[in-house]
Parts: sequence; C-alpha cells; structure tokens
Amino acid sequence: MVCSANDLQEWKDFPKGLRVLLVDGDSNSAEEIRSKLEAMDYIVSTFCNENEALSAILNKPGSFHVAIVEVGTSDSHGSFKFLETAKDLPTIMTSNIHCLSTMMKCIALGAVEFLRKPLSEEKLRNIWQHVVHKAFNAGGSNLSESLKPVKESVVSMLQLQLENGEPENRISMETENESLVHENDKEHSAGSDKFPAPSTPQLKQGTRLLDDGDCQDQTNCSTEKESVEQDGESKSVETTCGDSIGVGTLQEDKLQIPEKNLIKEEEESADGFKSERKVSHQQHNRDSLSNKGDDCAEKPIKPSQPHNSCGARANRKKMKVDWTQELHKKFVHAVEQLGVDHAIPSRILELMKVEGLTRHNVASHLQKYRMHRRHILPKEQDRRWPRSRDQMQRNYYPQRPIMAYPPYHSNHTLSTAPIYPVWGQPGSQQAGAQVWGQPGYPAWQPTNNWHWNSYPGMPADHAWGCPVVPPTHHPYTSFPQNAAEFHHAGAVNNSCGMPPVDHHPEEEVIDKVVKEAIGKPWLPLPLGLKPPSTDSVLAELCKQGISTIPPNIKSSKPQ
DNA sequence: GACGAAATAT
DNA sequence: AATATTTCGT
Repeated sequence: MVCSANDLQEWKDFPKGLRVLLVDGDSNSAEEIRSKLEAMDYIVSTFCNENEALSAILNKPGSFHVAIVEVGTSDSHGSFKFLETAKDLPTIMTSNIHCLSTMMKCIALGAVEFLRKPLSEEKLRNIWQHVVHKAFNAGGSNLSESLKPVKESVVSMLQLQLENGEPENRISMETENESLVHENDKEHSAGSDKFPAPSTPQLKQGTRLLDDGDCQDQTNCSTEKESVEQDGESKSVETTCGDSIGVGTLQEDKLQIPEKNLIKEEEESADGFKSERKVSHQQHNRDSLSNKGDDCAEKPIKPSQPHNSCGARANRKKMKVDWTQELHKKFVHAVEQLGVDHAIPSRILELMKVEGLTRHNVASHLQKYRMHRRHILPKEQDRRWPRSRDQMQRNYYPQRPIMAYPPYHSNHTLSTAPIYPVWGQPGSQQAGAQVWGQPGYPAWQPTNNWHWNSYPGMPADHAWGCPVVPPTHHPYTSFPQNAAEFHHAGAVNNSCGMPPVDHHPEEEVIDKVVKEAIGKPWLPLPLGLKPPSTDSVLAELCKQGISTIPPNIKSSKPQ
C-alpha cells in the first residue's frame, strides 16, 4: 500500500534539500548562485577553489548530491582535476567563457552539463535531474549513500504518482535500471560513469532512462489516449504498456489524477465499498459527458486489487473489476433500462458510465448475471408456484405472465422503486462477498422471474435472453397474456429503439391481462395494476362462476 | 468487432 | 467455491 510513502517521508519534497557543492572563484558570482539555489531550497556549500571542495568531499563522502564548478577563465586545471577526482559526484560545469573545446573536455571528463554563466534560476532549477540520473544509473553496488535516498524518494514518487505504491514496483524498476546501466556503459564508455547531460530544463532524461531499458512500450504508454472510453477494450493498449514504470506514463497520469486521493483509494480497495465511495467523490471530473443528472456519482472503476504495480493504465495485468453493490446496482439499472433483451454489453457499458469499466467486464458480468438468473429463477418459480397441474403444463408451454415489470420503463420508476431488496441494503454485504441471490429474493431483479420465461418452442438457453417483447409480429393469440401485449398496448414507454407502437390498449387485451392476473395469483402483478383486494378478486371469480378457491392459491396470493 | 458461452485464472 | 478474465466460435 502506501508503505512506500514512508520512504517518501524521508525526502518528501525532493529535490528540495538537495545538497549542492558550489565552486566559484568569483565570490560575487558564487553568492549570486548560492542565493538562487537556496531560493529553491537547495542546500549550498560554497568553496572558492576546487581543492577545498575536494577535501570537503573526501572528508565527508556523500555529503553532496551535485556539484557546480566554475571553469576559471585563466586556469581550468583545477576544474578538470575536480572532475577527475569527484567522478561520483554529478558535476555541472559553468563558465563565462564559451570555449567549445573546454566544454568538450569537461564533458569528456565526466561533467554532466556545461552551463554558461550567468546561471539563471531557470538553469539551476533542474539540476536535480543529474542527481536522479546518477541515482538510477549508478550500479546498485556503487550507489552512494547520498544517492540512495534520492533513488528511494524518486521511486516512491513515481509509484505514488502512478497510483500505486507497491514494493514490487521498486524491484522491477531497479532491475530495469541495472540493465540500463549496462547499456549506457557500453555507449558512453569513453567518458566515465557520467553521461552526457540532458538539457537541464527538460525532463527528457528521465524518460530516456527507462526508455532504453526493457520498456519499449513506453512510447505507447505515453501516447496512449486519455479518453475516458479508452477502456481496456483495447487489450493491446493495456498489455503493451510494460509493467515497468513508464515515466512517460507517469507524466500523463499524474497530471490528471489527484494522486493523494488515488492512493487513498488504493489503500482501501480491500474494501470495495469504502473505496468506491471515496472515488466517487473525487474524480468525477472527467465524466463530463456522462452523467446528466444521474443520481449516482460516476466513479472510475478502481482496480480492486492494489496488487498491480503500475498505474491502472500502464499496468500489464488487467485490473480486476470489483463488482461492488454500487457497481452492480448500476449494472442492473442499465440492464433494466435497456430491457434485458436489449441489454448488450456495449450498451450497458454506455449506460453505466463507469470510467474504466470495459465492455469485457460488462459482458462477463452480464454472463454471470444471466447464469445466475437461469439458475436462481427456476428455484424461485418453484418456490412461488405451487406444484400443480398448471405448473406441469407450464413446463411444456411456458407462459410469460403479464408484464409485471416492464423492461422499458421510465427511469424514475426505477430509481424510486425499491427494486433491489438485496443489493440496496447498505452494509448488507461486503464487497467481494457478492451475493447473487438471497433466499426468498431474486437478487437480480426482484420481479423478473417470470417475464424472462422462454417462448414456447424456444430453447431454454435462448429463452433467457429472450426479449420480453417478442417480435412485433408475434401473434397475440398464442399468448394472450403476453407481456408484449402491454407493450403494444402502449403501456410501456419504449425508449430503446423499438418501433413505436401506437396502438392503444384494447379493452380486450386489458381484460385478458386482468383476467390473467386474477386467475393466476401466484404471478406477480403486472405493473400498473394495483393489487386487487381479496374481496374484489373473489367477486371477480364469482362473476366468472368460480366459487371455490383452492387454498394454495389463496395463500400464495402476491401482495 | 461485438456477443455469448465456455474455459481459465485468481 | 465463487467470481473475474480470457479464449473461442459465431
């Protein structure tokens, strides 16, 4: 988790506090540079000549991170000597003179950079880069004491900014760097352990650093689109980005992500619930397109397991979606909005508007959802439908009851109705311990257990996904109490591209519906129908010449 | 390329 | 064992 933050504590605001050794024969110039450096919170030790500086270094090895050495106009000898002696110290040369050969010699001797005086703040600001570079390029064994914390600190920062702080990461990074060192050594063998300086103001180097390593995909990472939608759909994208830390990625990621928060999130991801909550508060920022007054705050899907070492994006592994209650609720909501029949992953995904969630995730969940229904519902039906001859018949001629829960109902119906007896209960379940059903309740869709029934003659398998709304040409006559009739009757607001059916409810149809409802009390009530009072039911039955009511019907009458 | 089911993985 | 992801056929 944030264990790495501890390390960070040591040098939380790197590069502030970086110890700079300054050698300048000109005391005025020295003072000027010093004050600028100090303004940036560097710690400066000034020396008038190289020898003093060198002895300071020798006396207290590791007390400096970087050196700035002036190459005197008259005598550059000392400077060269310094370079040769203090090879372990990233040394920036500076001078009023601009003699190319001198510059070259400095660089050849291992200077990391040559800066012309005057040293502007801008030039000085990023001298820390050399330290970092050094820290990451010095072989693990030679890593001087002073550089270790630098490395640690940087690694930590990178990790944090990449949304994850994981020990593993550190390792991968280190490994990576070792290989880099190798590469570099070959390339720059002429010089020393110091490498050509980057242009100071640029953060180029860091990139290159990792670039050369095994992270060839780094480019990909950084190029990777930031679009909300870029869902892991594109396997390639996710996969390509090595799990090595992509600094390139980092830039992007860190720019948009409140790292603090993200870390928090990671921290608590063990508890999906809490985590999710948090997230929802935070980065709703980019969901602009998404919620148009949706009650639920959007939240990016959080990788449920903090175990990936890289940022969500840069991570090689697909992050595992934790289908928390909230998330599932959204899912169900979406499915219901679409109507189970039209609920295809992509559309569900759209409706859910959950950042980071992929179509695959949804598809998978949908699969589970359907499976669940398939397995649960029969039991439900068993429970609800008293064994009877009717039931047997049903098996042969499965009938959908009259639409009790319209697949295409308006949203408000949904959001206000307590349709999630199970999922909606806060705390009723822990994330991760997802329960798909609960005794007595169809967890998925409380009222759905029947209108999913298959059409006659249709393979059960297909029946599950079978639209509540059968093809428009479907003959009423075969299934008088078909939910579709309601649809066609205009009782349902079709929002899903169903051909608008403008038929008005036909009395006959309604009548049938009512009769069906009354005649089959074990079935849930069609939406829009009030539960009939027992009396009215009895009366109706009487009217129809039914005077005796089987006890089992009485008892199972839906509320 | 999207789906859905089955096979795998965690 | 449950649930998420990946693979594979359509």
